[in-house]
This record gives sequence, C-alpha cells and structure tokens, in this order.
Amino acid sequence: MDAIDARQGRVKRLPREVRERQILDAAVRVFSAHGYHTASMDEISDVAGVSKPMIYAYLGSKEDLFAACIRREATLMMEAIAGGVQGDSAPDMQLWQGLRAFFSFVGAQRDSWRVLHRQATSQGGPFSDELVAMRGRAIELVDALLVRSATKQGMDEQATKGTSAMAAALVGAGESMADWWVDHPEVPGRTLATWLMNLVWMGFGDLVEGKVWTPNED
Amino acid sequence: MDAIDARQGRVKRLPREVRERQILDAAVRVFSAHGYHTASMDEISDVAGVSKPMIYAYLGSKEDLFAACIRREATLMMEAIAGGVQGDSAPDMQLWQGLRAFFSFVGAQRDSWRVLHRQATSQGGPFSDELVAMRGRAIELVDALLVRSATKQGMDEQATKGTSAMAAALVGAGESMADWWVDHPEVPGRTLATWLMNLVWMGFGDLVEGKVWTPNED
Amino acid sequence: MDAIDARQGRVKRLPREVRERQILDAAVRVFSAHGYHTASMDEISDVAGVSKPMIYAYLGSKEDLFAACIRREATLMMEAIAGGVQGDSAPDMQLWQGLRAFFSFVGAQRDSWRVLHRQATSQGGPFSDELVAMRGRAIELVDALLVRSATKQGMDEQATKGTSAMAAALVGAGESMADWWVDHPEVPGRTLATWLMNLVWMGFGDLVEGKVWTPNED
Amino acid sequence: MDAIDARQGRVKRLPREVRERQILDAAVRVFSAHGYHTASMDEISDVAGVSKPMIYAYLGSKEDLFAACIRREATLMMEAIAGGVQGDSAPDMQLWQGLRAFFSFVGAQRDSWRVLHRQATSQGGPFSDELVAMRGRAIELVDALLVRSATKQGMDEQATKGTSAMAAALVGAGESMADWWVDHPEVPGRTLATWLMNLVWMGFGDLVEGKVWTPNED
DNA sequence: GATGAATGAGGATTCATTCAT
DNA sequence: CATGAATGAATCCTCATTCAT
Repeated sequence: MDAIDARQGRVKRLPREVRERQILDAAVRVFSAHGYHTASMDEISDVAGVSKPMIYAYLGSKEDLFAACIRREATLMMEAIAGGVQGDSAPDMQLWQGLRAFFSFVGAQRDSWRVLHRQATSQGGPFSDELVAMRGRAIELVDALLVRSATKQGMDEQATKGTSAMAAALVGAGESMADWWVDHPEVPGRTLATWLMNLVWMGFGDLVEGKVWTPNED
Repeated sequence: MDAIDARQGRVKRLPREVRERQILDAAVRVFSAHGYHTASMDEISDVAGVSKPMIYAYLGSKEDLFAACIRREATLMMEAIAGGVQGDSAPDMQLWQGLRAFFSFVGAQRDSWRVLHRQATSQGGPFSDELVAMRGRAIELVDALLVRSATKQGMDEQATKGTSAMAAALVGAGESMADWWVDHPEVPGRTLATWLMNLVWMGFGDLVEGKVWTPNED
Repeated sequence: MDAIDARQGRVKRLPREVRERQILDAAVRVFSAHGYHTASMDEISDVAGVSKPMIYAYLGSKEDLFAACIRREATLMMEAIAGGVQGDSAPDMQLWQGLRAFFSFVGAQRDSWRVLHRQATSQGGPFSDELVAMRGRAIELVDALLVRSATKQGMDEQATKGTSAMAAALVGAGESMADWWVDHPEVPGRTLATWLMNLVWMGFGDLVEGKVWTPNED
Repeated sequence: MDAIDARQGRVKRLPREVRERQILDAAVRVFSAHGYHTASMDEISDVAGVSKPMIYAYLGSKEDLFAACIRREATLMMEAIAGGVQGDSAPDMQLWQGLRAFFSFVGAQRDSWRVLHRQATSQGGPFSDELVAMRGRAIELVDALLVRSATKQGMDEQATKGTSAMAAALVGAGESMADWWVDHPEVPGRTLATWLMNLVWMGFGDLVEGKVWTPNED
C-alpha cells in the first residue's frame, strides 16, 4: 500500500535534487516578491507544491533557505560574467565584456535577482554573508583589472592606493545603473554598458596618465 | 522604590516637541541596529524612555515612524550637501563640494544613516517613498550639473542622452564608496571625494570632449 | 491671568450642568454610532468638545457614562409614554395611547434610541441594569392594564396567570415592530400602533371572553 | 514533567473536523458568557483546549469565528423548527408546531443561544448578517402562514397589508417571551406556546373576520 | 518519504484611566 | 476649573518550527 502503489499521481516520490530545485525556485520567487521578512514559509511551500517539513529537511531554516537562494543566484551571475570575459583580452575589453554580461544577466532576471540583491544587502544579519562575499570577489576582480591596467602603463605607487575604492565605486555604479534601468527599460543593456564604460574607464585612464583633477583651492 | 522615590516627579511632563525628538532619535538608533522588520516597537520605546502609546500617539504606526526617520535623516543630509555647495561655482567645483559634504555627512553618521538608507531602499513597500524621492532629487541635481557642464562645452545631442543614467551611476558610485568606507575607515573622506571625482568627472570630461571609448569589435 | 481673563473664548467656564449635558449628548451620539465597546472615550471627548478628565470628573467611568446615557434616554421615553396616556381612559384606550406615544418617540429618535436600546440589552454585564429595570416597569404597566381589563370582565383565575408573560410578549412585539419599521419608514407610526393593537388586544379580548385556542390533539 | 511524562503522546492529533467542532463549542460558550467584545480569543482557546493558532488556521479571525457560531446555532434552530412543523397541517397548527419547536429549542439551549442572539442583533457590523438573514426567513415563513390563513378566509385587501409587520411582531413577541422565560423557568414551554398562540392568533383571527379595533376618537 | 496537525513566542496596536501642570 | 501628557494592561493576530502519523 506504500511501495507497490504505482499510481503515478498521489505522492510524487521525486529525487532529492529535483525537490531542492523546486523549493529554491519557489523561494526565489516568493522572496523576490515580498522581501525576506514578509515572505512566509507557508507561501513558499505552497508555491513549491511541497510541504513545509520537506523544506526544513532539505534546506534548513528560513535563513538557510534564503542564503541558498542568494548563493545560487549569485553564483549563476558570477558564472555568467566569467563566461563572458575572455581571459586573454586587454583590461578594458575585459571590463567591457564583464559589464555586458552583467547587464545581460540583470536584464534577463529583472524581477528576481535585483530584488534578492536588495534584500540581501539590506538585512543586517548573517544573511548578506553570501552576497557580501560575492560582491567582494567582484570588486576584487575589477580591482585586479584596474591594477593590471595601471601597472602596465606605469601608474605611480601613490595613485594605486585607491584602486580598490574605485573598484567598489564602479561596482556600485553598475548596480545603481541597473536600478535606474528599471524605470527606463527601453534602453538596451549594451548602451548602459557603454555609458558606464565611458564614465569610469575613461576617467580611470586619465588618472593613470597623470591627468589628475584637483580642486583649485579649498 | 515606589513611595520613597524622592526624585522630583516620577514622570516628567515634557512638551510634545521634545518627546517627538527623543522618539525619533531612538527609532533611528534601533532601526539602524536591527533593520526595519527586526526592530520592535518595544525596544524603541525602551530606548526612547517613553511608553509605546506615546509613540503611536505622536508618530503613528511603525511604518509611519520609519518614514519619519527616513524623512528627517534624508532631509538633514540634503541640507548638509546643499549647504556645502556654492551656487556660483563651476560645475566641477560644485560636484566636488557636494561630494565633500556627502562624505562628511556620512562619516559623521556612520552607524546610523547608511543603514537606514539600506533599509529604506530594500523594503519594497511604501517605505522608501520618501527616500526614493530624495534620491531622485539628488540624481536630478547631479544630472543638471552634467548637462550644464556638457552644454557649455558643446556636447553633441547624441551623447547628452545618457546623462541621467550617468548621474544615477554617480550617485550609486558614491553610495557604494561610502559602503566601502566602512571597512577602510582610516581613509579620510576628502580622499574618497577626490578619487570619485577623478573617476567620474574626468571620464565625463573626456566624453564631452569627444574622446569616446568603443569596443574594438564585438 | 485666570480669573480676570474676560475674553469669552479661551476656556469656557461653563456650569457643571451644561457640561454634563454636552457630554451626555456627545456620548449618546457616539455610542449610538459605534456601539458601546467600539466607542472610544477619545472620540466622545472630541465630539463633546471637552477634555477626557472632565468626563471622568463629571460622569465617572465609561460604564457609568453609558448607564447615564441609557438612564436619560429611557427616562425621556417613559415620560413621553406616560405623558401620552390619560389615567382615566379605559384599558384599551390607555394601551392605544401608550403605543402611539411609543412609536412617536421611537420615530423621532430613530438613529439614537433604538441603537442604544440594542446595545444595552445585549451587553451581558451591569450595563443593562438601568434598561432592564425600565423595561420591567414597562412590562408591569402593561400587565396592570391587562389585569385590570381582565378582572373587570371576570377573567378566571387560571387564565390570569399568563398576563405578565403576555405583557412581555407585547413589549417585545412592539420593539420588534419598531425594528421592522427601520426597513419600512414609509409606514406611519399610527398605522403600526393600530396593527399591533389589533394583533394583541383583540386576541387578549377573546381570551378574556373564554374563546381559547387549543391544539386539536398533540 | 518533561521526560518522564508517560501519558501516551502529549498532543493528540485529531482530524480537522473534530477540532473545528471543539473550537465552535468553546466559542459559543465563551461568546455567550461574555459577549462578543469582552470575550477573548485566549479564553476561547483555553476552553477549547487548543492553541490560538489553530483557531485562526481553521476558523479565521474573531469576527469569522463569531459568524460561524451564529451560523451554526441559527441553522440548528431553523432545522429544529422546520422539523417540528408538518407541511400539510392547517396554518394555525403549523404556527403552533413552530412555536412549540421554538420554545423547546430555546429551552434546551437556555444559556447559549439567546445570548448569542442578543449579541448578534446588537453588533452593528457585519456580524449580524447571518442572523438577520435567518430572522428574515423566519418572518417570511410566519408571514406566509398569515397570508395563507387570511386569504383562505377572505381577508380584504386593505387588511392584508400589515401581515409582514405582524409577522415581525410575532417573531419579536416570541423572542421577548423567551427572554421573559429566563426569569420564570418553572413555566413549561408548552404553556408559553399556548399563551403566545392565543395572544396573537386569536387577535389575528378576529382581524380576519372583520372585527377591527379602532380608537373611539383621537 | 511525506504531511497535516499543532504550538510557543512575540509583535503591533488600542484604550480606559490618571497625573502633573 | 481644565487639560495635555503619560501609561499599564490587554487583545488580536502571525509565523517559524516541529511532532505524530
């Protein structure tokens, strides 16, 4: 009455892997729609078509579940970006390729990823750990690009100091621009990438070449 | 502890204005520390040294209270920035002055403001209304600067299109840099302002002058 | 600055009697509109244009206040009815006069009295005391009429027993009819009185005369 | 008290249906005892031997719960009355049977039903919806009886007009008499039914036969 | 493996009531 | 006399989480 019950309807005895994906998909949807706190495990289990105990068994607590969502989505994004960048390109081309990939990804996930991103960065607790780490790695990558570019062109020690801050700025600029995109969906991602590229890369290039802006007095 | 308590008057009757300030101060502290959802009205009332009914009587619901916090803090910030910018300066100087003021303000409020900012932007609901509006105004101001600068130098129609996106990027870059600052508090705010100035302003200047970056192929 | 302040606006130093009437008027309005529990002392004080401490000083607790409302309104009603009945009339005419007065009163107070009545009879607690007493007196009066009428006509001992129950029924019928009136306001009160008179008085008359209805079997 | 507690299974898992009945039973008890507003969900859950979340999960909000109580009890009553009336009896016998059933039901539920009835009719809000509907149907049924009886005996057009008002009066008289019963429990329900029958039916019969009461002058 | 049943704990909100001025 | 200021005490409701089946 349990093992021999072959009617393939009643209780779908799916492999764990499939169940986990179902749950994560539902969780991403619900978290995106309502935010971390407002989302309820009940709704997630409903959307997933899985009972709550299963969620706890497979993914752990709500916090764990959220972290798993972030991890999965962020990983997808990093992979998308990494896949778009050719390792043997020049630094500027690499940055360009990365930006293109970034905006492509965000454009395709408009409703899910950016909301998750917001949620994760805003929660004070341990939630953002995954994302902070991911963001840190992104910043480091950009920083490496900047440094490589600068070094190659002979940037002086002094000026190098701020590259990491600038990398952070660049990443933030990208995020902010993605945000701006929500209200201007007609602009193609490629254009955004171009704008940002010009804005920051040209400025950085000037900097490397010694063209420094300084306030007159102050 | 009840009858012998000789401290003059168990309950100080303070005017509404004072109490409201107390409450807002406490609310900013608590919201910053725990985030909107996790913060409890109980804790806020404790920190404020006021009973909960007073909060509801004076500031309304939790949501109202949060909005009031955001409004107050954001207004303070905008005023600080506006106060730092001289209307008759050149665009680049105005931007510089604004950045200086921004980083000064953030530096002074390190623990409170930026967290509130995060909270507000992450909550999907009506919370962020105040802040979104404020941010919109900030972006508009920067945009005006960019446009003014570009026009003066004869930027072509085509290129002008993206100024608002770039303004958004710049604001985001600033926010992100402020975030980076948390982990590098030894860097003076002035330096941050300089970096950001160089990063974006120089790039923007190049753009205006027709030095456009374009991908080789793609 | 207190006694000599002759500007007749600021603090109206009205005699207690007037204040009490103001408060009771407001209370009746608010209780009628929202019901006892849902009504708030805040709203009553607002409507009365008097501060809450005054209410407590003059009328006591919320419960006391409600009782005072009931008492006042019920007394008005009893007086209206008593005023409409001529002591030297025949029983049937007295009942008729009473019904006329009752429906007149209810018709004039449509929005206030009946709601209060409902509230009072429904609250389990000590609220209804006033009203129950008043209602009891009304029933007694009707009962006296019935008894007088019956005795005069030589009703046998046995049949007399139920007069008090019938009086209660009559009062209830009147209340219920008044209720029905809300949905049929076009019917004049006089007509209602006639209907009720015919319904119960004629039946009672038959009873007195020995025309008793009994179930065939059962 | 924790580990050694050997009673088999601390929490009995009962099917939803059973729990719902338990909850409704408790709710009827508590609402009857304290009235809608004064009753607390805490007490209901205590009495039901169920935790509050179950109540909300199964029956919804306090308002919903109250409505469910009214609905259940009123339905029971209507069924009791309907079950007591024989469709092929004469109108007077049907009324008689209905009254008998009504007083039987009320007599058996003395502590619960009538109080609920009072509560429901007194609350202004959407509570009474169920009950108002039920009462309306009762009045319609009685009205139908009256009309049928009158038509059969050739009542004139004019007099027929007030049947619905009289039906309302009759229902109110019944309720009021049931109320009076609380203070005179020694009287058997059958007697009450007889009294009421005589009071209203005989009067109605006279009316039909043209014996109309009219005030002498006025 | 899978789930309906069950709850402890806590959170927002309201309100009658009373001081201190 | 008159009131704004202040609060203790409840109340409704929700939700993450876990058993027993």
